[in-house]
Amino acid sequence: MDITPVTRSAVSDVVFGQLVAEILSGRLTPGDALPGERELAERFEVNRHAVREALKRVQQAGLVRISQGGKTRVLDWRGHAGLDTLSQLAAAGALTPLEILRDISEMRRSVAADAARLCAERASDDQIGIVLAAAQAYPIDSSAIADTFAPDLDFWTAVIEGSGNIAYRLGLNTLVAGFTEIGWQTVVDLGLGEEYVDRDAHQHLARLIADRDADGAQRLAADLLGRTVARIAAHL
Amino acid sequence: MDITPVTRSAVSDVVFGQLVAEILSGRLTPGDALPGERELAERFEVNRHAVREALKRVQQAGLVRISQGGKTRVLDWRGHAGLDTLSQLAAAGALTPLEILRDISEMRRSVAADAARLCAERASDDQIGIVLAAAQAYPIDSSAIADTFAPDLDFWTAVIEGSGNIAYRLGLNTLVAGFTEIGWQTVVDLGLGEEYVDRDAHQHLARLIADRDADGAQRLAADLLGRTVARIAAHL
DNA sequence: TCCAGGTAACTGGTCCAACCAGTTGACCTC
DNA sequence: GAGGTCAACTGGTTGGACCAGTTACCTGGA
Repeated sequence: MDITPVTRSAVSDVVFGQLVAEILSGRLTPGDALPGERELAERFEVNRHAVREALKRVQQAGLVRISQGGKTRVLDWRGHAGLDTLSQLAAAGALTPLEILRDISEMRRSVAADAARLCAERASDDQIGIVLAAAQAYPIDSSAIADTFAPDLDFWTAVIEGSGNIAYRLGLNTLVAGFTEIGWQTVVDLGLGEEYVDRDAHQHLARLIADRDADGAQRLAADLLGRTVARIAAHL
Repeated sequence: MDITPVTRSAVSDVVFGQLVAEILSGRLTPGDALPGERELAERFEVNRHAVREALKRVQQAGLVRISQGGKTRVLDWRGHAGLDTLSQLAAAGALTPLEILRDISEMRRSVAADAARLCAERASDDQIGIVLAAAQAYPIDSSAIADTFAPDLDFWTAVIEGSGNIAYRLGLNTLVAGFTEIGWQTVVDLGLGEEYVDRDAHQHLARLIADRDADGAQRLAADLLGRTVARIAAHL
């Protein structure tokens, strides 16, 4: 049997999720006015406070504009939502998992390639050491693809830390969150795991970075991650 | 005189801002337990609901882990916060505005360059038309640099829309938000406006995209935005 | 007829107070 | 000392009241 920890989600989380889904799915279009908090509370059969907590978060996500006295109106999420909304897009079904997967991998490609370049240019010796160690920790056997996700993430985290770019660091977190939302299983099912088992390529990349070969590191990183992009594109 | 609309910020927003600042500034370190909601409410001199609304948002930002029955603990924001937290970093003073500006412009460079390539490869004719129009709308005179931000944003938004990558689209929103948080004035003061007045380069880029010259578009975009990166780096 | 002004009925914002539901640790028993 | 028990925390949820803006309608005077 496959026992999973019980997840009891808070009421406001459920309300939040439903509101976000309504907006991202297009059932609520920009400019639409949401029902009042009191009515929402009645319809969701929860207390108004829970609705308020949820609405505040929807606002923070950039999906609605709340104004005291006036009605809460839906915003155009393409123009107002932040990258963190990416992981909600899959859940809301606004895009297919494959589309989101492609976009994530494309962004990962350009960001990680640039991070590899920057890492080679300006990482401290300590940071380079971590990159080399992460490359060493890369698994050798290709049998259990799912188990290579963690080492792979460690490796790229080290590279991005070495780049010293905090936007890349935070962006990585967001992309991973979106990736997780889709589920690793989908990735495995699509046979997209090849990149994760190319231990030689990652070790080579680490060596290029350690040698301060910025151009070479960027090229190799772009090539390495580009394979995944191409493989996903083939499925679309 | 310079009249500014009165901004009345909600109580929970203030609490949210203070909590985020405490964490991002490092005054609260990962693993630390926050005071209980009741105590926070007492110290902020607000109702507990306001504290709860704020805490829920801090959790959504990935800065704390809330668990019923247990205490709310601070997370390592470098490893858990999403890109949307970027704009808070400036306000919290965790990094200098110049550092954040550099990181934003670096990310913009690699994302926009890739978007230019993708746009040339797969944008629809309608989308290409919008890019060309946005390039046409680029201002000619270089006197009022601040007025060129909007057309510049329109241009790159068109390019990214043409790329069809939703992650890039949302990422742009987040980067612009971070940029706005720092303030355009800082940018102008640093003399970083040159890129925004290079009308010829943007028109050239639009033409390359329209001609479906993916490599050329990527190169020019990277070069164009790379100038700003270099100019900021010179200040560090 | 038209429009300025007021007003009533909304909207979201804040607060108080109570109770439910998990977690933790001290304490008591065996 | 090992184990179980329970009280005292923690966050989660609810109800209701009231404050504070916005909106639309309605009225009375020009």
